[in-house]
Amino acid sequence: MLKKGVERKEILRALSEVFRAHGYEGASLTLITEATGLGKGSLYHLFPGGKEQMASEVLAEIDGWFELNIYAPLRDADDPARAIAAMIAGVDQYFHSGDRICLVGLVALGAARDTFAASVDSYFARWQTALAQLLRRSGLSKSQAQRRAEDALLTIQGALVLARARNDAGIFRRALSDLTKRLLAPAE
Amino acid sequence: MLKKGVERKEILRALSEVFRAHGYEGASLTLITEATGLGKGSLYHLFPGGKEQMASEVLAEIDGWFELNIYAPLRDADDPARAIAAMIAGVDQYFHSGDRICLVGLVALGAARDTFAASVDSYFARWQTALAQLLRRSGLSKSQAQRRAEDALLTIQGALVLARARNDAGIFRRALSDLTKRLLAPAE
DNA sequence: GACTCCCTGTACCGATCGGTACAATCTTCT
DNA sequence: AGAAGATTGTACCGATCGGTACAGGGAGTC
Repeated sequence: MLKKGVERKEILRALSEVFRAHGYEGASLTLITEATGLGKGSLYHLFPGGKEQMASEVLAEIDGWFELNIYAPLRDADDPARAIAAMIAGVDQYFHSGDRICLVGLVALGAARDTFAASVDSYFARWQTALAQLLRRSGLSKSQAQRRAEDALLTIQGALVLARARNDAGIFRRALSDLTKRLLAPAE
Repeated sequence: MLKKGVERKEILRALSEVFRAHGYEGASLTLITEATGLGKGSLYHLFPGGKEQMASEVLAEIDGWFELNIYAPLRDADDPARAIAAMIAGVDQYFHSGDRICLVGLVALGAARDTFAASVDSYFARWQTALAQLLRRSGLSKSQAQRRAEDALLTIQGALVLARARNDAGIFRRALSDLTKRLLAPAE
């Protein structure tokens, strides 16, 4: 009861897995009650805004994780090579080496995209900016840094899609490995 | 009435747009009747297998398009540079320069993935094989060709996701342009 | 022990889900 | 014209959807 914050985090984690597995519209209240172990009463007490609030809080939670573990380190880094390696390691960990899907990408593809457009855009925009600024510090031009950061995000998303489609997590690991090299390559 | 084949193709095109816009589970029969202009009676007469048959025929239709316009030209090509340019042009056209989503990728991410796993896997597998064999003929080693083809598919998927997420079709065009260069680059 | 107040399980809501049944209609062929 | 078959709209099915109402349980406080 005192551990309210903790509990809510755990609930959000369960919610994120349901949304990941079934998408926003596919995650029915039944599935949600099963995954969280909470009845409808509790669910709507905790999230008066219903499914939409649940999803939006899950997205915020994800955003927070990336802010803390990916974007901020990227911004504060001195050594580009180390920072990039750390980012890749973080990404690999978060996505369970390709076994886990990107919920933000999934939402972006679905019909619920418009509802969460702002969160989705901000997630990628801040990532790209943080990475581009790091690359710029490593000697790339502004446009090259932008472009290369864009390439990094898109590679990660594509690798997740393809790994899932072909049921081969190796695709994700290879893509991350290649991406590391590409990000560290000297300016063209 | 004689134009049965044609009509069915038009219906499948309408169906594909609904599935693209709402995903497999999100495409309700109501949406489908609206998009196709067909009542339930006609729909279930044409597709006794229901939604699953509709989706599976749509996937087959997509597969057929790629087989004809992408895979086969790739297999038959003599000039790798021209073949790759043609593939990129075909992809750009098919995805409306990033405004259209890849239904196969969308299905792969959703809960319906398992139902259509074979179609999804075959779509990507045959594409990768056709492209890798072309790259091999252009002088790359077997593993390099495989890897580069994988990179191409994943780049296209990632570009579609990111373009949609950020509502910026430019991402897709830039990715295709970069990809062309990367595919044509000499062996590393 | 009584009083709060937060929390939760359950019953229920109207709407919609995918799918079926079937009579009416429309073509086609003779 | 009339029989036969293909095609269609409509009413309907049980199940499930997201969401609400609310009575009762549980933990603190006095």
